[in-house]
Amino acid sequence: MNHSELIVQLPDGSRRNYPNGTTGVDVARTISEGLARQVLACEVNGEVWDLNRALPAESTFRLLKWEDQGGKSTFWHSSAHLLAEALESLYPGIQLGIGPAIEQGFYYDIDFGDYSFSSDDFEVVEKKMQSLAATGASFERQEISKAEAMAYFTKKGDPYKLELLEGLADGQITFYTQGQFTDLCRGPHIPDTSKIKAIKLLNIAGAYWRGNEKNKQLTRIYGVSFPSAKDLEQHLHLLEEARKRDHRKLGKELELFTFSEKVGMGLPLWLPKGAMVREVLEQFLRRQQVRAGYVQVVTPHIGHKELYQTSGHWDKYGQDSFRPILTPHEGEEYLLKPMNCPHHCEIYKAKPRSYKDLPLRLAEFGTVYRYEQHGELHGLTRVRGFTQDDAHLFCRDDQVKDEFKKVISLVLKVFDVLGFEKYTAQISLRDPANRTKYIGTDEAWAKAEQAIIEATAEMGMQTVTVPGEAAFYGPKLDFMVHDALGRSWQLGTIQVDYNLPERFDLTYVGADNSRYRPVMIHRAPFGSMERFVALLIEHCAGNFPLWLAPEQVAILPISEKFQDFAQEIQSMLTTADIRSTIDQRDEKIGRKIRDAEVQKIPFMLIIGEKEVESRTVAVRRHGQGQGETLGIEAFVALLNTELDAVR
RNA sequence: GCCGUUGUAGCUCAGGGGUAGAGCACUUCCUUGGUAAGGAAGAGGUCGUGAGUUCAAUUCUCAUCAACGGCUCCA
Repeated sequence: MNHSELIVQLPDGSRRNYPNGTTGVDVARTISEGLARQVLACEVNGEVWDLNRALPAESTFRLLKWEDQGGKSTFWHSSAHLLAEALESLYPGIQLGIGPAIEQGFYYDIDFGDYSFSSDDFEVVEKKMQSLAATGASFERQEISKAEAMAYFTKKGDPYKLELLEGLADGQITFYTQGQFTDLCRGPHIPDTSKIKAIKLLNIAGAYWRGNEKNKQLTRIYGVSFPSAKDLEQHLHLLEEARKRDHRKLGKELELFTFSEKVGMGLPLWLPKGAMVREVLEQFLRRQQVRAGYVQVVTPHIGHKELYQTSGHWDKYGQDSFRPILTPHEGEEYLLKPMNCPHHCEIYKAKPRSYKDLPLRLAEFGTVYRYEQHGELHGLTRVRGFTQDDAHLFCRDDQVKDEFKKVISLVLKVFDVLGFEKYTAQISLRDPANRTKYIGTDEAWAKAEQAIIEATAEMGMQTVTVPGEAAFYGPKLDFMVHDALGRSWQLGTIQVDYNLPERFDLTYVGADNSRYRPVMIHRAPFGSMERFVALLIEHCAGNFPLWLAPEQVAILPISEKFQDFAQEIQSMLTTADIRSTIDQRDEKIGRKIRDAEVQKIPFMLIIGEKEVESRTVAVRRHGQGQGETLGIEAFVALLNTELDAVR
């Protein structure tokens, strides 16, 4: 190889030689001018680079456009710098925190000092950003020594940047400058600001500096930007569509659940239709669990404080729980149960257990109450009273992995039937830097973590591992799902626990007649009925599949003359375990159909003179317009075919 | 808990220092209508709650409660 040349390998495998000093955009230009105009960044040996940075001697190379995740995030990161530049020119003296790209846009954390920045200020900032973008200032990368960097921000008076600098090693510090604005930044950035054509600031929030609530709270400004106004329009349209799926909105419209200030915040009231959905889900899971060898138990809503002292929950969460309930005369302390497991441990202890009894799988739809900070409450996804589809599997050491795998299968089955195709399986481990947060021995933790890692590997699952997310008594496998607005929630969870059996002194008698300690697996495929229903509503946009729909069939007589036949049909449907309502209102058929459509009822049966005469029903499926006319038996058979799939 | 926004009829929302309005829903009447909103009349609110300023507060101030967007937390 000539010393004045460098080699890049393109994604198609071809290798090209270029003169030294060639940049990413130069490479793009040799492919096509149009491409060079579109491209936002490049990937060099797996790292995202600036387009105007000289390439290394040898690299695998890929151009990143808007369609590439790396391109988008570079674009948004640069937009964050543009936001900072605009803010600095409009509000001199502000101090800057950090400003990264996020999944759907970017933000910048700002210390505005005494000024209270509000969304009223968005317009002027957006305008400023647009005019700055139009200047087409290029993003200039500059490697700088730590001392120089410190001097710069000391002079500028930005304590946050100085704090960030302290954590960085000399020799790895870079500045980026566009126009009048210079920021400490690792990069990369798009070539220049002119590519940012459409900008929208979305909302504003408080955010603790470095995510620590002991630190000062900065003002976080969220925004999105796009290479064209059309893209922005489309994005805003999608956001609008997502808001229509919001379970809080649909819950109200479809009369599924409500809240009452008088009952208390975070305490959902299930209306008849919502309760029906929940009920059907419970029946479904119960059936699955019976097949999988679970037995059902029932435990009370309160338990003696000592129970939770034994389990460790009182020490860990006692201060952040509802206060104990006192008996009137004796002053004994009872807690609203925040967990079912201690109760289930006592059921285990109700009699001596043999190794032949294990695994023992105790299941309960157990309602628990937890004090959640009021700023945390959120529709049905974060509440203070909720029902877990809980079960605790007590098993021998040698059964743990197998049981764990069976639970995974159950969870996957549930997700499959309910259509949750997109989920993340997250292995939540102990935070090695903060062991005081947890109870139990290192050996127990190691065994538990090992069991989860092996079980998921043997199932061939794609997982992500997140240290620090474990429960205080054990590691977990969590199934995370996104809501309509892109927020991630935990649904199913499976946890291996060597600690509670120890604390409750659970034992079983082995084949050798000596005593052994069982292992517990906590698991909840739905997680909580509340959260699961919430995500389910958003997932299907309120269009429940037939088996879950609270009202499966709307019987719509064309006039009151056909009431009798309507009732006859309804009683036949009821006999066949199909849920139906008759719209008896003094309204025209068009109106009845519209209302049934809006209520997202899967089937409508229109009955008039023709149907009465031939003893048939005119079937109309939700969202599909006029359908065929069937005999009643044929209609019931049609429904049953569909319902059998989940029976 | 923290930062910001919001709070008017069952729902969605308009209004604004002189004690309130629309559409939908609801009730009654007319209409008996064939595949996404038939017509008319009526009823419904101490403008989240408490205090302050004012001759006068739903409107302005403060506090408080709740909801919303985030942050922190999440057994």
